[in-house]
Amino acid sequence: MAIKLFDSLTREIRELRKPDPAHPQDIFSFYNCGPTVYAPAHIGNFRTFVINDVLRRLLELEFGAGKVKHVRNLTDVDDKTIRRAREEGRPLVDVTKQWTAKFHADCAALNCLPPHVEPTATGYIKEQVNMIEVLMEKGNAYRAPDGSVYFKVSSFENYGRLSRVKERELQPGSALAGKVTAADADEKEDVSDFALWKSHKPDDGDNAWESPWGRGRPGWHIECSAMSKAILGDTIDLHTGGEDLEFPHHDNEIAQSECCNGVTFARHWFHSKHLLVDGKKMSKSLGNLYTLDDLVAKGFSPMALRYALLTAHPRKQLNFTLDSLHAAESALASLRAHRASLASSPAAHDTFAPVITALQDDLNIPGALGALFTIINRKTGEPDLASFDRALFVLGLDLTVAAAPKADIPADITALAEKRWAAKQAKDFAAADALRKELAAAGWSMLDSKTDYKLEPVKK
RNA sequence: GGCGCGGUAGCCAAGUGGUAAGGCCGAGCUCUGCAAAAGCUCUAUGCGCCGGUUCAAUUCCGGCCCGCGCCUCCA
Repeated sequence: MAIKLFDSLTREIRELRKPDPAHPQDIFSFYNCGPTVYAPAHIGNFRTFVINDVLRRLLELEFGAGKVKHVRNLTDVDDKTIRRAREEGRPLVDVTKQWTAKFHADCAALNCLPPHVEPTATGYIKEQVNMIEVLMEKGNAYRAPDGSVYFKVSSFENYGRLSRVKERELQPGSALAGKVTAADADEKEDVSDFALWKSHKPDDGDNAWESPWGRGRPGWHIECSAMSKAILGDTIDLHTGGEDLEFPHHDNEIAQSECCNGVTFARHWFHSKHLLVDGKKMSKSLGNLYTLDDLVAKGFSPMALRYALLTAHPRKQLNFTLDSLHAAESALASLRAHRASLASSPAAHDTFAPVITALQDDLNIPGALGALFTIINRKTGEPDLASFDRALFVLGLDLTVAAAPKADIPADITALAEKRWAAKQAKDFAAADALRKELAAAGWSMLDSKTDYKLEPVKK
């Protein structure tokens, strides 16, 4: 079976290239644009990373674990990281290290596999400079009077193919019209040109590197071109990211890389759609921007967030609500119960194969979840723990982690619970019920079993 | 203004030219002092509206209405 995936460039569903078995060194190269590390990532960022994690798991299942190379970069120098460091009066590396660690912790909580290589922009300055030098030599770039270097968009005939930029000329009514004026445009020959190298400005502080064009720092787009080339080669099999990166980031990458290397940059492009919260784009002003920690503080488990992020097709906007997390917790509980019922089953046929089949068909994750529950409900096929686990692994749903992080139970709550348990053992049910109500009023529910009980906070 | 996406049950969400997966919620039942869990059952003559093509359309075509995203450094 081949993996079929929508290609943002050709706008059709195409098969992904398979590594050639005749060449053992041939691997599938997969580059996923990563986060800028200056603040905690929000759940919209994680939608993209969770989707890419499922894709990576599927690729490894299909091609073999050693046949896929997954690269995801960290942008650790740009306007935002520098501004944050300046505001906090800290060295840039302190800020980026802090938020890199947080990003890794969140990814782990969401059960995302670490990429095989996670390069940073500051770790590849030399490669970026080299690339810019080639672009200068070839006439695709020029140095502005202030020492910045710009890519000359008019030098690349195919510029903007990914986003069809030629079909969207700047119109008077465009949101853009007012923006392309002052600061950025004055040094450029053309407003469409973009920075490859930014000359040092006072606000940059110590964050500058030497280059043939003077001290400065790389532009944003060049890092992905340079790191992708250095780690995966001139042509990669798959390049992914969020839909917002299609333009200008990925169109700029294509321009830089193809002008520099003279070959196709990426064989396949895939962009996931954004997440909305309560039907609107997330924004601080609307108060609907969530981080993982925000949701954990409300009593939800990271795995429930992962599940919720997977409930819509990657190429459709996902409307995230707190309700969807409740639904996710319930669905996960049901999967856990099912897994327990399979615990002793022998490995049989690949009962859950339809789950994988759905994923192979343009990464239809909701379809895969539907197939999963359909198989469970119909009890067709033999119980097959190995197959069930394989399906859950590809989706990255780890059922072994606790449903919700254990909350600290206050001593007075424990005392109430003990009292009720004693009353129940003494068959004083009136007292037991009264105590249950007291606990509920305090925000705790008591779950009895034959021999024991558990306390859980009532979900908000 | 340009480019693009979507409107399927209370909520979320797949899907197909031949008659609507699945999850959540809800209801009933079994079990259980109660509650929860677990199990079983039920829950869209209908897929934004209007036309068209067709033996047959939610699925194709056209128009309209509504919502959303992107449009220079935001996944």
